[in-house]
Amino acid sequence: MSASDTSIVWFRHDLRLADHPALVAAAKRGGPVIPVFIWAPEEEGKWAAGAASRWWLHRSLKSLSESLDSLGMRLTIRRGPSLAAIQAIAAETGADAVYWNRRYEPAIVLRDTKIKSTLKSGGLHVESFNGACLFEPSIIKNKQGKPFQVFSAFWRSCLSLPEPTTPIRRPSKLVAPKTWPKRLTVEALGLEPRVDWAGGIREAWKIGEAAAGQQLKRFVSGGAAGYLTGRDRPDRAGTSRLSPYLHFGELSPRQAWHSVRRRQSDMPPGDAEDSMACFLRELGWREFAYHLLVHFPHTVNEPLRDQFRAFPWGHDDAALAAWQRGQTGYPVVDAGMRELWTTGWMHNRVRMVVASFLVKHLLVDWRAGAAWFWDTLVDADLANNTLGWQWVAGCGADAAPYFRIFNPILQGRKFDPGGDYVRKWAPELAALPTKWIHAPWETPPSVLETAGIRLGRAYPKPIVDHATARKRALAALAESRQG
DNA sequence: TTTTGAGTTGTTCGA
DNA sequence: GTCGAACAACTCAAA
Repeated sequence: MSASDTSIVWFRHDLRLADHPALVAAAKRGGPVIPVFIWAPEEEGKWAAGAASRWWLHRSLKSLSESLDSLGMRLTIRRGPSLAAIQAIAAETGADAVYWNRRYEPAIVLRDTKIKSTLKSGGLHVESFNGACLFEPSIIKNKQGKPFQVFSAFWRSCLSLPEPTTPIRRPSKLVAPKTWPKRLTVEALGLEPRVDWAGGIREAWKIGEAAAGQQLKRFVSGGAAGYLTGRDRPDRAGTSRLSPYLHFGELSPRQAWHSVRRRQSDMPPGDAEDSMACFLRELGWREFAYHLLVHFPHTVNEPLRDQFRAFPWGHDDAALAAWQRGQTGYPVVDAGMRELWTTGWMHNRVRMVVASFLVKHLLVDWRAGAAWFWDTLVDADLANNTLGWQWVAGCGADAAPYFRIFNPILQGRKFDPGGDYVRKWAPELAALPTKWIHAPWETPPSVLETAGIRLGRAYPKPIVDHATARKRALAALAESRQG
């Protein structure tokens, strides 16, 4: 060990102090700790944080910074390139060790590998940790030693391993250096939009580690018991709403896992206990997404199934724009797209419906949808986004069979039976009786008149006919198989 | 190596 | 209105 024993902790997608292996490792050395964040979007390539993510990141950094301040510490914020920034901070502070928790996005893995070897050959001690997954993605293999491509088998294999370790507490003591290195303010990174479009997001979310913990607590003591069926209802608050916290690492999956497990063990067998298992399985899907991202990194841009490379995706810009703005004429689809635009989030059930509509009814390339989600979701996560879109499009791992095409009318009636979700996000339809709320174009003229709605004016007519679009999608698949 | 069973979230059609 | 089968064929995972 060198004379300095000062450590740099490089914060990335782990903007928390509890259950933070890298921070704990640095604290354990007993010497000064320099917490660092580096803004380097150019190193993320095409998948640099979108507008909604940057908005969230701004607040998350403020929150982390305040938490560190209250411990007598400082968050040292710099701009990239990351390697140069770390080298500079090490030189300024005399730090001899650098710790971080791993990320798994392909561009980041390449970058971090290079940074690690360069720092090591410069004489620094460098160590990385798993702070983002329940099971390290690279260790899960099938009996042939290959990565799984089917969820059930993957998850069975994970569950046969020792249970994820319990979360570690935040370090009780962190030592500050004698002098702090120069740093930028969060504001200087320019993450916030120049025009304030984020009012709806601001109202919908509280940001930071404390808020993440409160949301977890609220979910575990409340909605989790009804998760099995409640999670499918966009008109109710039945989902966990933990996704953005998990993405930015304000919450670790281990914290969520053990919090739910503790509650589950208190319960008699039955619906509530099944609901807990159902939620844990959803955490499993997140694990599967990271597993696929690590083993099939090309899938962020290309279909996993080769035969889909030839699929005749259309490039209908008008249709894409109508979808993005929530003007397709299908109420559930439009409600979802507007919820997304307003709050930076969309209910999971509705994500499937809108994605299926874009890819199958409109035949637009799934990558256009993935890009829109990437820019507008506060929980945009490369692993989850890639898996989700390829699943819907039918070109990914364990994908929905292509002939499985969501019917937006039936989905609406089934999962938003009272029409409350539609009325909330498409208020121009609010006066429609529930019977017609999911298919306004079928509404008798007299009913439309009473409700004061003129189709094609106040609310658009459907941009495609469901039955026609469905047949077209099936035909496109058949054709691409022959060709 | 070959075989066998299985595979998140649906829809439509005909009885 | 309800029910079961068909929808296509393929690939994965394990025996």
